[in-house]
Amino acid sequence: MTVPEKPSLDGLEAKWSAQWEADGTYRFGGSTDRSDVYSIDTPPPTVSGELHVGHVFSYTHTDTIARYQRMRGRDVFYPMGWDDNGLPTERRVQNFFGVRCDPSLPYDAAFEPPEKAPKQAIAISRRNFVELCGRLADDDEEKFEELWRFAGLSVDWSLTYTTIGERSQRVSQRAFLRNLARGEAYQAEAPTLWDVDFQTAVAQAELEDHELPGAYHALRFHGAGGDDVVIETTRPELVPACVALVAHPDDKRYQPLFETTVRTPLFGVEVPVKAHELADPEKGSGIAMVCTFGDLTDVTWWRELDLPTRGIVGKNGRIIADPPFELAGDIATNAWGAITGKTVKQAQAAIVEVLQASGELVGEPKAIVHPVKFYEKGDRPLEIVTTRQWYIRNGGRDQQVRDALVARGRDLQWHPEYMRARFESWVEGLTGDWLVSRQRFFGVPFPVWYALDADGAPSYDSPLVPSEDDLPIDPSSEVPHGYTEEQRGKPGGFMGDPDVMDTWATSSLTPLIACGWEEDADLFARTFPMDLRPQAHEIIRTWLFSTVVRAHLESAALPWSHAAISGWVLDPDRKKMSKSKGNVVTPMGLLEQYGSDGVRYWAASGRPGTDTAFEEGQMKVGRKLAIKILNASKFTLGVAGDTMVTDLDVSAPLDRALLADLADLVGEATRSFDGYDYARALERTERFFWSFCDDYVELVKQRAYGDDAHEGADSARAALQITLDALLRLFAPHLPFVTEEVWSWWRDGSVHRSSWPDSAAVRTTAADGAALVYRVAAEVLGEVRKAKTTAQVSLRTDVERVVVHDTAERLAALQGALDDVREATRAAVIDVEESAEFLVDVVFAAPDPV
RNA sequence: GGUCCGGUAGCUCAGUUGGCUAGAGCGCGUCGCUUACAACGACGAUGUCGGCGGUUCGAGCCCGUCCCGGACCA
Repeated sequence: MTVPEKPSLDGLEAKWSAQWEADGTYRFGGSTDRSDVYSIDTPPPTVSGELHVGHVFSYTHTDTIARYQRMRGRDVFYPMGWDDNGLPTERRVQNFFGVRCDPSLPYDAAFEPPEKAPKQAIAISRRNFVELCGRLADDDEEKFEELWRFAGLSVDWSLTYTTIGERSQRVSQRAFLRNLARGEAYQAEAPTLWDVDFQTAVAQAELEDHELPGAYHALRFHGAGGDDVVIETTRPELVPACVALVAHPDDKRYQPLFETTVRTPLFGVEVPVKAHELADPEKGSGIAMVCTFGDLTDVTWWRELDLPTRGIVGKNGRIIADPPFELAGDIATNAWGAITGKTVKQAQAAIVEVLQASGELVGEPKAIVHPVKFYEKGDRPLEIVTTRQWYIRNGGRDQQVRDALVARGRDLQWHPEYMRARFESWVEGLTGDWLVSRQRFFGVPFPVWYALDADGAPSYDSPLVPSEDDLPIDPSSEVPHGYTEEQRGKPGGFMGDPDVMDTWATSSLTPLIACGWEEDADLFARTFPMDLRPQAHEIIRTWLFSTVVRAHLESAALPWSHAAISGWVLDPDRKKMSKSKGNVVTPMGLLEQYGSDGVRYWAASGRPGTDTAFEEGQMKVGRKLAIKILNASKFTLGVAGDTMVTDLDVSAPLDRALLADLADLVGEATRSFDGYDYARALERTERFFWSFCDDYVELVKQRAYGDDAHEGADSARAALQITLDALLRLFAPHLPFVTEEVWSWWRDGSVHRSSWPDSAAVRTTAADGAALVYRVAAEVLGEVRKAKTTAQVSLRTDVERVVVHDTAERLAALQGALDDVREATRAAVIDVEESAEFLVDVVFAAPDPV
């Protein structure tokens, strides 16, 4: 046994993380039986930029669970992934290297970016671009790993994967090809939500509503009989895209107009008046114009009423050059001239002027605030344009699939339970299938080509697919079977699919990527379906849902049995801490200042699913707790000298009482962890520990020092060591560094490979121990301390006599600890008197006559 | 608009089958260097448990309703 003279927290992170790596403490073993394994589907953090304290918060939660399960004897499969796939990395690479991706270019194996990013971006092939993305991501991944090791995550670093890595690409493409073969993936040319800045399609899951100011413009449409119909719209610039007017079938005002036609203002295009339930008689004038496409309701009307398409907004967000109809007359020609080539916003201002001049704008526009759909990463409202895209069936157009997915969600064990509601409301609100293609570069390509006919037109209906053995493939640089590179883009030849997959199309496969699907059958059998998906609540609709969809389609199973949902870290203004809000705190400084254990203490105090305030005070408390563990351990181990006494009998009633309490604590901590409530386990353990230090240690100190006069010394030493041993194990998931440090003073191996304490075993050691002995003794000690403090004397002051008034039952309990109480209070005599009320009289010795 | 979560001391939060006088830490005040701990310890003050109504011998906890904050979905 080696107890340092002056124990310290300094340097524990570096010391123990290196030791754990050297010893392979957290290596996944290789158990043969699935039930011996506990496998975790870690969220791969985005590696563009920096980790912030919110990451440390939620990853600590998972780590406490991993450590608990390991101590329960499970072989923990705990990989880390890096999410380097997608837009954030793409943007960084463009700026960092001064390049831009042009997928039409061929791969150049010899390409090296210049030392300094040039002003004029260099166009490079997609494969070259992706290689650069990988290079940049590698640097971040190194830094991230260092931080995670410092923070004490018990990850098995030999299992690390990246979402753009070859394995992820292979899994993504293989899973896609299987979806395609089963008819779960399909292509369609359809109205699509479109970000005009990123110039890519966007899925429902990536939408955000923003409240924006707008205005209702009352526009005059012209009936055949010379009667005008006034509609109200927030998008007057879409008048040339108008294909119909629509009112509610029960609306008496407009019933006479149904199935007649009216002419649009300015352009004089004849459009029908239709009836549809979705038209709201209360809104505006009760009749709306249907445009292709102003919003998602337009899409519904267009589809259900079988209306023509007159799109006018281009993919760049500007009004296209050629109108989708014949311009009849000067007014129409001038009106078109006023808007063509302009952004939607500029076009609106222009057309309003023209409408005012023509007298077809009625009155002044009425300002309103309304929700507008945005891409979550975008800066301008989404437009809806018609494009060809890939979709995966997710129940959005199939009630049966939706029901099946809701049922999967019911089988999943949610922590906390109420998070399930978010999953269900999302599934039930789906409006269409999952759009998985993106018109971007840094992502996993769709592994398909299209044959070109004699006119050079692609046959989208029968894509050419590679063999699974050839995956991953890049259709822009590789050639389909039976073709040569010379035939690329030529009539009678072929073309590669230019799109990449949505980043969630890869992330939804993390269980398959991590567990070695189709590549390591043995590993897969031992780890999948996984035990735990830990993640934050705002990505239930994306990551969690899409993973459930893929597993449902591919494996007809849930991907994991438990989902543990973390809350957010809130800044002092109670706003979510996030990169985009610019209120993030980077963690390394905190880990150094308060120790990783201190920061972990704060994190682990945040209950599952609950948003938690960023509070350095709690980290300070955590640091103090860790220091207290060092000091209390030093005492506990110090009083016994070099003797290990945990096997000795615990005989004194007070010592047995402590162990009885300890048995309760172990039971409660175990139940809490089994329910994924790491915070409750910590809180109970901490409460016990402080009472142990303040009361128990003070009560038995003199006896434990073991002068000849104290027969119970061995009993006290044994109780102290048994309790310390259990406390180190109970704290180990939360405070891995300080517990390992103390463990190393007197134990072999790692506390993190030791077994979780067993409540029943502690109870057996406690024998007839009654917790009441400990409780009454501590209360009497507290009363005497209070008397000394009130008298403003040192706690060391001798006391002539203490009289304890209490009930017979409690006095009987006190008897078991009377000598300890007398010594701890420094009382010459303790007398007891039976009484209904608990009361302690303290008689100080008369001051010495000077 | 629908759903979910929360409202307990100045601050951050515990309080799990309803049960003694509602707790902890921080902060504040007073005292104390005692051989585990002064980067510490001891003690103290501080509450209409969001409002109102109900069930009950008894409600912070259960029921109803309203108010406030946040989130998710539409």
